Amino acid sequence: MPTARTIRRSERLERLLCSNLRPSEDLVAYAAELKTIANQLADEELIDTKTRLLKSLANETRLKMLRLLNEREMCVCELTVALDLTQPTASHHLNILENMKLIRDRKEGKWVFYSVSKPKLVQSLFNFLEFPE
Amino acid sequence: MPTARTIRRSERLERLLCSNLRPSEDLVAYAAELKTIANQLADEELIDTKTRLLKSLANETRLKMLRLLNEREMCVCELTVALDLTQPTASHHLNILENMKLIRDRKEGKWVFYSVSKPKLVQSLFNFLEFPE
DNA sequence: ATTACAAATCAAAATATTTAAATTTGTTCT
DNA sequence: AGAACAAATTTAAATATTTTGATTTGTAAT
Repeated sequence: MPTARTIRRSERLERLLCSNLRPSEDLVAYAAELKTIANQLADEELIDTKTRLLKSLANETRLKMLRLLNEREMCVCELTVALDLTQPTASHHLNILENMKLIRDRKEGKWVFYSVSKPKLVQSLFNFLEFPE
Repeated sequence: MPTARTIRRSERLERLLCSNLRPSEDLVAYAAELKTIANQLADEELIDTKTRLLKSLANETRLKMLRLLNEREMCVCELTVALDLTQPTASHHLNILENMKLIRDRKEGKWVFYSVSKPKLVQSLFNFLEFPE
């Protein structure tokens, strides 16, 4: 059963087809076509993976951490000093990056050293970010 | 005046230096060095720009919109049908992408058509996202 | 000028993310 | 075993983002 908003959307799409801005076509067929394009371009699981990757990167602290760890491995206490963070905040962000497999950790006594685990992926990110405006 | 947490961080860093995990060095000098590395790698303004770009991309709906608009221009009502969105939700996300200059709009009568405004940047994003695990 | 209508904007609620104090875990000393 | 301590985890508060109903804006047709 179509909801009120589905109906509203269909009406709008129909009026678009009635204008000559789109090669006019059957409403139902055109709506189906639009959904098909969307599905072909973006399989739900892949979009979810990519969005989670981008979310893990879309934070100032985590971007700075990645840049630092791309230079050399550092332990949590070094990162807190370099970036002016409390220890739990540093751990929280490191955990997010590690969950996305962007960094890995190496334990040495009481210290935990983090480093970039996918240098090529990280380089690819930095290339994208350096892209000229 | 150093805060309690700054003191706590320094103490931890000092104990790291006392272990032999880092070439031992003066505490104050090492703390300054860490901050310098951080600053060199990430000028605040640039990091802010890049983080805002990543934030604008780190959303399922906006990623799908970019993929669709990368295929061809579409008006708001087409996007609402393709992605199953209400009209204000679609407008909201389009506004975020447009603010980051990732898309542009073209008005045609009552309709507003959106398209990718930086195809090379968008291609660079998709290349990064396609990066093999 | 009035009506119709696509899209933008506003306002408020729902949801998610970030932060840090307090506590716990696990390791290294003595 | 017990003390010291780096880092992880828990919890709660603060902040930011997302969503949608209601309203407004701007264009086109009558």
